[in-house]
Amino acid sequence: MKSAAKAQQAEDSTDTGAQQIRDAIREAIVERRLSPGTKLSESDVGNLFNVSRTLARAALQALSYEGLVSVEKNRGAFVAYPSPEEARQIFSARRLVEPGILREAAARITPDDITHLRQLLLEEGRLMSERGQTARRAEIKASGDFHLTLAVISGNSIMQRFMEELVARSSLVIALYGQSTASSCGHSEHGDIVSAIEADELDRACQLMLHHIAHIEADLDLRERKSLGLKEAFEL
Amino acid sequence: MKSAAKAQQAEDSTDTGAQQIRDAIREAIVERRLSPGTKLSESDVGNLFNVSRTLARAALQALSYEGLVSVEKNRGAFVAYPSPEEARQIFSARRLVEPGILREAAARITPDDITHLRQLLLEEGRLMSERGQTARRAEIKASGDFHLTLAVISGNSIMQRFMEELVARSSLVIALYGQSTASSCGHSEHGDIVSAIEADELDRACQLMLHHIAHIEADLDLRERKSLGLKEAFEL
DNA sequence: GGCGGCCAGATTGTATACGATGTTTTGCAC
DNA sequence: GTGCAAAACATCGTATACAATCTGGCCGCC
Repeated sequence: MKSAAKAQQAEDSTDTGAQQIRDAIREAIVERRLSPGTKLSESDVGNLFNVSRTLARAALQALSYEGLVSVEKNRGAFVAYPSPEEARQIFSARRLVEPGILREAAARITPDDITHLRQLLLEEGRLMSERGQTARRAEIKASGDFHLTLAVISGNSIMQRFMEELVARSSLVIALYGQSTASSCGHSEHGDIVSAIEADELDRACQLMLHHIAHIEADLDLRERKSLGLKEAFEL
Repeated sequence: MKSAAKAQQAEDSTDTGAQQIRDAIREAIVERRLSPGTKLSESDVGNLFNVSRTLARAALQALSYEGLVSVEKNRGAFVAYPSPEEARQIFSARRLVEPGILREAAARITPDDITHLRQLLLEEGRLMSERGQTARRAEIKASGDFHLTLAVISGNSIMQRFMEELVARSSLVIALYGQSTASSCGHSEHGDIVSAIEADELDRACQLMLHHIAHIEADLDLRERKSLGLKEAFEL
């Protein structure tokens, strides 16, 4: 039972209440219920979660550090609106670290982990064939989770956190500049990578990963989409 | 005294006041004026910088996110005390990203950059031959600045921030587990790397970088230096 | 004498209050 | 109607206040 992909939930280090809010907003951003540029005023966020501005502020600050929201002095916080240059840097960083993470993960991977990955792929594929906003959002999340899970398996919590940030910001970039409506990742490519890992063909797996990232990047163009502002994003 | 208040610059990214405090504390940690495990109570920090707990808290939170301080719920903030496992992860991450950064940097490097790097090395060497706490601290900082500067040259601000975190945390690790008293980095190795870059021998530069990191790591004694957690202390 | 509970001090967690700084709107002159 | 200025508004920046929680010591009870 030493699946490396299990220790995820140990987070506690910072505050109490702010954490929840931060995670909720981050999830909303990653799933694209919150679009880039959406204003996140401290009061509004506080009211939404029934906490004071203090906690809302702390959450927004944390997200700002992750690059998911940008706070402008005396003006407010907004869901980050990555510039094309930032987008380039994000994917450059991913090309730089993901092969390395992949190698580390491959070195420590267990059968349990592979099972877990395959399960993720299955889920991803299922969501991909469905219709509707909800399925689409879940698919986006699942797609990112694949990359994230590799980082978890690598056993390096620092790289894991870093990948979390990169995946989240990628989602933002894709929301802004992605052309093909559907997924943030070619689904089949994920499967190919797992297969390559299973076959112990590390170099090929890395190549596949690089191609995969390149494919995502190739789907980008400079365009803009409409937001669905904060209130609609959270109420049921 | 506000000896720490030196930079009157108009920082912008996050808040106003908290930024200064965060930077001041971070610098103190990196230069090892603050030892791992030192308690940083919000009130004390606030008093030191003549601000309220609100700002002190924000600064500590930010540092917590960088992994330089660990805050324990309802107990307070402490200068991080990296475990051997964390130390391994930090250097593993460095091995993973620094060659990549090096390659990117080499691709974009300008003669000015090389001059800058050489100047850094000179300064580093000068400090190395001096005696005294102040020189030692400056040397530590300069040594880290070399790696950081490479990240700056790479032009990727995300990797730059990441390296900032890794270098800072490395300093903590070295403070805890380093054996050879002196520097955090073999100075000559830095020079060799620059030379290799200048000679366009990229692969060799990467190899040198890896060896360099390995050397730093080899100087560590990843055994406990102080308390080892009470449970581990009595079982085994 | 040892042990458990209770009270006091300290420290963090969260909320609210007030001042500072932009942004928008209004009103007036031209 | 247009343009500028000043006030009203909204929002953030920081400080302070109060509640919750932890720590450590004191005291009575066994």
